[in-house]
Amino acid sequence: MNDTLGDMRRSHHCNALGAADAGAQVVLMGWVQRRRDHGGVIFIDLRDREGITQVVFNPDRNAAVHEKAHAIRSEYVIAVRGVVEKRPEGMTNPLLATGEIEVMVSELKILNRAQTPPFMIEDQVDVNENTRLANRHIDLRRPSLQKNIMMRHRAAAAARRYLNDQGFLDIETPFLTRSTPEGARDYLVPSRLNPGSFYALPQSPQLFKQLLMISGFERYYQIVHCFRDEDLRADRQPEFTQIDMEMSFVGEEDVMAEAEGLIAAIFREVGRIEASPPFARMTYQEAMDRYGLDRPDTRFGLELCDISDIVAESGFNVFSNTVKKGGIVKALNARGCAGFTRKEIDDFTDFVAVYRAKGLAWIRVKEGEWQSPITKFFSEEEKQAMAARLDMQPGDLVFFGADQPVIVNESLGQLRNHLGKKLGLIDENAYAFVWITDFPMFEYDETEKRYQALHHPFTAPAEEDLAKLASDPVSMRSRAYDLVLNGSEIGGGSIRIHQKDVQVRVLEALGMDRAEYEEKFGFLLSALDSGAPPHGGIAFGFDRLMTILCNTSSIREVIAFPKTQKGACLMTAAPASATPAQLSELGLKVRRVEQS
RNA sequence: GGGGGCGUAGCUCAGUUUGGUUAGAGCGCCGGCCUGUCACGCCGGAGGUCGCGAGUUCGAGUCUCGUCGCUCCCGCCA
Repeated sequence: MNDTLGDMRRSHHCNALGAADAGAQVVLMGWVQRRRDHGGVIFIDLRDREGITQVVFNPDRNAAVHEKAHAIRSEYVIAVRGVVEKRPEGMTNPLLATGEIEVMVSELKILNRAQTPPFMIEDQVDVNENTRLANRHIDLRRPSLQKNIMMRHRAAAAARRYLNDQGFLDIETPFLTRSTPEGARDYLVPSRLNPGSFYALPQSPQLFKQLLMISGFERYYQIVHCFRDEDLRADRQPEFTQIDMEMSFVGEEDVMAEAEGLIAAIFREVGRIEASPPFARMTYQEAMDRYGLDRPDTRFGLELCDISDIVAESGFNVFSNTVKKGGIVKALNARGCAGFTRKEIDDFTDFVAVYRAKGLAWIRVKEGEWQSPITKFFSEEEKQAMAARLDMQPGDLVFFGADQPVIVNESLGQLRNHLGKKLGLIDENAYAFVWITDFPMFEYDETEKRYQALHHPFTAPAEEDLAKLASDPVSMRSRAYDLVLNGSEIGGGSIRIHQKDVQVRVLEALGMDRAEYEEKFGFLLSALDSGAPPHGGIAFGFDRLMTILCNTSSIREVIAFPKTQKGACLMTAAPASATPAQLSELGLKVRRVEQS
């Protein structure tokens, strides 16, 4: 039963044959998608990665082979030799690329049997993700996943081709490296040869690619795995892939131009849509002002509007007190939404509460009057100013957020995206790119009572802001840039610090003393002092980019073997406990093991 | 660390609100019949630790508590 290939070798894939091939002797190999046994003639839909071809076993044409075909079941792996025949009149299948023909089988080899699959190899059945991930090798046979994974390959190939042509060198960097402070939690790997010491898996090859610039390679790239031990999301995996690049003797414009060329090359390859650089630009400040988020979805309007100045002295204490305490009041005019029910508005209040907004004020604009619990608190003057600035027309529904800027911007920005979807304002076929520039260099961390780098500590400050390092770090801008596509951050980078003294001053601003930065970044500082060229780069989240290009909602649909939200691999049951012998070799002791 | 959703046949789900006979359906699977189907058709059949564990009760898929897993989100992710 378990035939070997013998002298059979595949002549065509299962989507290759058409009417023009009629009469040809062919050999096809693949998996049995479906068997239709009519008692006499047996039809089999044979599937390989390229498509499906119907093969036919006819007792009148070859009784022995027809007999053998009775044993075939779903997902058996078979090889067939036969003649391509045009299907009889009226028997063609227009839904199949190969629907004009079929292969009349003269020789059958059953290469392997298969258990009945736990779910059907079809796109339309939606299966529990548990079951899918536990049987990922079967899940991956489904056409949609095959398509995603193959598109991912083509995108990666296009990226490599483009970067190779632009003079970038593909250079590998280590996975077993050193834990760096700041940023995400590291995955640690114990060192057997140095008990008690640990490697860290890289969050990104950041410092290595800078060192490669200092070494004189001038242009580097790598499609590389990165690791971050943080909680997962629909768009976040513990290990993920970056298209990472770095260039010497460049400024922002040079990196952004190469990045645009790269993205355009990828889009051209996957044939999705033309991405035509140069992409739009927006400063961080403008993005926050107009959209509330540093990753604005610019496919639709519905922009936020600051009205703090109008309501600063108003009788509505929620607004005026917020402004007095340094907060802001922003509004969002949902055009024509006055018809929303009280229940719907309450749902929006719940929606923004998730982002720590304490409430959501609103005004329904009716002909000649405002319907709202807060209207009575405003003076005529204030109302007129609001109406003018927000262009309030009858039929509009205006939402207000009042709180500290981070909360107002985040909650109203998310509400804006939510409304954009709910109201159908988003053109699903549009690809809206925008560069976000002029990020702040630092932000103040209230819990840790110190400054933190918004991007990372190796990002160069804007040269004209360097003087503020000691006096007013929060007002400094950095030379960082993010590329945003349809409201999703797909890449980010910066011009790096290439002078030791500047790097030292930045590390000091982050609260490190000399002993600490020498211990943690001594190698970098020494390298910067050895003839470091001005350099900068960018990294793209390849999985996220593919999620958008494949038009799917989960990053797991573009990764062959993804992990669950708790970082488990349901196929291999990783992570798993280590044996006492392994632990002992590593000099480790597990403090407590629960469960059984 | 926190909040929401889900877990019943191989798969998708109904049944849970209001506890009560032997837990159902579709698909799939197995067997039989069938020579032109392509979601083939017809007939018959098998298949269940209702995620797991306690508790309440004469009686639990259904109520209570705990727990595990998957998922979405907040925090986190320079």
